[in-house]
Amino acid sequence: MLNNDAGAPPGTTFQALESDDLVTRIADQVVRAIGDGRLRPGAKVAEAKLARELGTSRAPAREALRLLESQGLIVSHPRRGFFVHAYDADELADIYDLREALELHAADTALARMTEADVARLDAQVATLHRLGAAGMAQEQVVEDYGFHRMLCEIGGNRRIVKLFDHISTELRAGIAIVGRLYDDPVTLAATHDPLMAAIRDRDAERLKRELREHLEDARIHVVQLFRDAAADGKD
Amino acid sequence: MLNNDAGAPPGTTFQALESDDLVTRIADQVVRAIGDGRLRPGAKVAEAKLARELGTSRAPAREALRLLESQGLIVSHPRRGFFVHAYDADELADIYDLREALELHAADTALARMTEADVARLDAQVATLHRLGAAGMAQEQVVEDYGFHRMLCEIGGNRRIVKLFDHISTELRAGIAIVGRLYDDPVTLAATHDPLMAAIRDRDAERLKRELREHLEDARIHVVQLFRDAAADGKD
DNA sequence: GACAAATCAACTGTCGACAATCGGCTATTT
DNA sequence: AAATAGCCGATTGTCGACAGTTGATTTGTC
Repeated sequence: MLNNDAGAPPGTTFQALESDDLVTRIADQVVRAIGDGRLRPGAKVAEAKLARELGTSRAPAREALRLLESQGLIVSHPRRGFFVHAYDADELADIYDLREALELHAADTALARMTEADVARLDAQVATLHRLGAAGMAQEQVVEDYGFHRMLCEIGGNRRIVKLFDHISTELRAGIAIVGRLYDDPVTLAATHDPLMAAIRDRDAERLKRELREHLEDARIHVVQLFRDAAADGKD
Repeated sequence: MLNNDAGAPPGTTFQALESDDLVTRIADQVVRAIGDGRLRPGAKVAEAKLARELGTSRAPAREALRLLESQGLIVSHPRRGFFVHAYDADELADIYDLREALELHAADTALARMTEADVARLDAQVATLHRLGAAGMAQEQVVEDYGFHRMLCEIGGNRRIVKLFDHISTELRAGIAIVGRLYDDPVTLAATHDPLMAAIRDRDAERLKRELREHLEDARIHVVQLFRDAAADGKD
């Protein structure tokens, strides 16, 4: 999940199997703890304690926290320590807004570069969404949902945008993990991708951008609303 | 230059003057060394050596390098060490493409939210560009050029985008520092901002976006070309 | 009983040390 | 002479330790 820079580099057959790295493993532990709620937003994550519990020294623990800080999941106050980033609704809205800018741009470029094979891949991915939706596998569907949007960015061909998309989706997933389930109805979620595919098949850039904007705007409003509700609940 | 998260927090008058932090100071040193060419792209930056030269221990040196890695200026190969990121032309093109997506989106939002005071600030900034251009102060002009574009992002109101813009401009400045001066003629550079201001004053979003796209596209082509030339020179 | 000062445990920032690993050099082999 | 194998210095990853802070608790005062 971390540092998934790219697939196999072009021209090579194998991908280097990197990092049984302590830092990465510690970071993953923390990410998991945040994801499943053991670490609540705003909670302090003391490097000494973390290192003690994991049986390592403080150096790699500290580095792992710094890594997560650079990914936005952790914030640090100098001489105070590290804390789980407590996203607020405004911030999530900002991130969605950013994502919209990215993805609309990527989609625009993508449509011009898209091969039939790409269309088929996207089609298959949407089919997967429907299948998971029908099976009620909401968790898995969320992953594949991001997969679809990531594909769009990939086809756009700008690696920096893909990297940023990965960054953002990590944050969004973390933010969403806090409020719990995203959509009540996975079948509906799957269906929202159909108009996108239609526009792609017709190679209609304007329509794709319009649909995509709507698609993301809905998601944004939905998440922000859920988040405000959750905040209101928590406040009492 | 590093970690300039935001201006003064809302509701406060002063901004905490943070971090006589060792890590930050080391990072700044490295940034400067990269900026003025003492550290060439691809050069190895050994943490032990860095620490020795700066008279600190390895821990903060290592953290500083990790920080710069998260900002893209440094890349690390596990068990191999840290190296100055050697940008290639494609990568710079990708970054410019990303910047275009960001800035067009921010500008669009900005125009809707813009007050007269904002317009005046932007106007003043362009005037500064002209002044510096006329004085032939190219270095300072580049800084203020980024300042203008940052203002646009700020007015757009999405903090995440501003943060990302800062991130990107750090990288671009580093990339550009490698090829040397960006524009031969600072007067011309200043002038390229006039059509943007005209569109802003007329509150014409479509025109602003069109002009801005052209403005950035020119810069992108210019930089990428310069960069390819520099690479061709260096290769012999 | 409430507020302010002193105390204290825990934590962070920084340091030097040690073992494992890497890249380059030398010696050996064909 | 070219290529390979083994060795060596240098560097990284990790560790435990120490001093200075921080926030919380306790103590003392009005």
